[in-house]
Amino acid sequence: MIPISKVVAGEVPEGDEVETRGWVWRTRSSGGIAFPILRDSTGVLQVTVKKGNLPDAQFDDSVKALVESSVIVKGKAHKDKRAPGGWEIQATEFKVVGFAQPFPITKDQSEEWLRENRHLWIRSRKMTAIMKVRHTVVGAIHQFFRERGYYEFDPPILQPNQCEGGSTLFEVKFYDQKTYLSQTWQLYAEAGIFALEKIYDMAPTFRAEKSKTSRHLCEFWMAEMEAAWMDLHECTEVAKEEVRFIVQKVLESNRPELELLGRDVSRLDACLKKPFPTITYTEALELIRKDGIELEWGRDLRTNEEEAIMKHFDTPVVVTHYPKAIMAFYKPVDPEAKASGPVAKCFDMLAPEGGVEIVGGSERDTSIEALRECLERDGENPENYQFYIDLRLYGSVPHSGYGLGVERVIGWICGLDNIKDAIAFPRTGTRFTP
RNA sequence: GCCGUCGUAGCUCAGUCGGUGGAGCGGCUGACUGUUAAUCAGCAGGUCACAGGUUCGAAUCCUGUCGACGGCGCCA
Repeated sequence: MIPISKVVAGEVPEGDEVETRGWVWRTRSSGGIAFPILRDSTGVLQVTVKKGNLPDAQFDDSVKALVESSVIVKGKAHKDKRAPGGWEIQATEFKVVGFAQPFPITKDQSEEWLRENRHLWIRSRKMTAIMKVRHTVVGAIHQFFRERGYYEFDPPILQPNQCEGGSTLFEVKFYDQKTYLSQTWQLYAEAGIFALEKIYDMAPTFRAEKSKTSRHLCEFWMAEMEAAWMDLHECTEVAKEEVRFIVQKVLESNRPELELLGRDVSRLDACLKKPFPTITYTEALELIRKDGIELEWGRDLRTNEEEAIMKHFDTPVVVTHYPKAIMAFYKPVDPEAKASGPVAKCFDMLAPEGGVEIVGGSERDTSIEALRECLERDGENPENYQFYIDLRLYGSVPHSGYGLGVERVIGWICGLDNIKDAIAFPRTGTRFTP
């Protein structure tokens, strides 16, 4: 049994007998000859079935087998210009393992219908290619951190508190109490660094945002890191290095997939050749002011501004020092920064070609006073964060961390117009099926 | 939460001024021994999202409801 890609790549000598298996991808027939094209996880290959070369019943089956029927084929590998891909198998045996019902996905497909039939649509060449890239991205993230001495540290998924703002929690019954699905591992990571110092993880993250955009999921995978003794600058450099590493691994492993997806690979190649710049929030505002986009100092960058910023760059860019007032409670003020108001030791990384936020991180505040004050500002009861505050009482150290949106990175690398295609079964504000 | 678009055959859509619901694809039957989304002939397939209203008559006009999709806000 050999994979289809080997035949298509010409690795099987002309005329050799091969056996392969897969699913019918396209099918045509003309009297005594049929051309089912088979698909497996490695590629697609035309099978030529001629009446007379095999039992009549098998020939009839090859004509009748609808798209997605599963089959096992024996025959000779043959180089032929008329075959899509240049190679085909001339069948001497054609066994249908499972006849398919008419496949619901035909040539006219709406986005909605494909999502409704996601369990079938993931068989498509497009989705298969994306899932292969995803495999590389996830593997690269593990490799990156492990090679640099980080320990994998897994947080609980059921968590009692919020971290990123109140209204976006998924509530879960916990026997006769309430708990919530994780929005971030961060509070637990900050506990973990006192044991392991440098840690990372990749875990599902849940945000009950009613977002209907091309870059939001309510269940997504976040790859996070946290390190003791690390300041903001070091942290941004790790993030840049990580993103660079991921892109490099994908370019090493997945060029055929990127081409199938129609991705302009040269743009990814290009961004590896330069350093990723770091600018401040204040500098970013000045940059886009020249383009005629005014944003009052103190307001958060929105989609519009982020797109405008990224028109100036062809690599990912780190933006640091956002106004403290609009940042989460754990991001500390930078007393040395020069800006129109207090700014935090925090950063986002924006991806080129659209300006999607792919990374967000910061130094973490070690001042109990400041934490209490900000929690109260956000309408939170500091009593609920006692364990987090405890961490500042027993040998506190400066530390930093960030989270990387796995699907957003995949979306950027693959050039997807919607993040929902970066995950096999997307969950959004309106969909949790199939 | 706000704004917008759309619900007609299994899928993608057309349906004029309110007058007996159409096409392409897919499926089925048949023809065809080199097709490239094959081609050709025929057949089947409908609660026009739902509820109410106007009218002799509603897919079409009005009101409401539901659903989907997209954009914004928020974020990774």
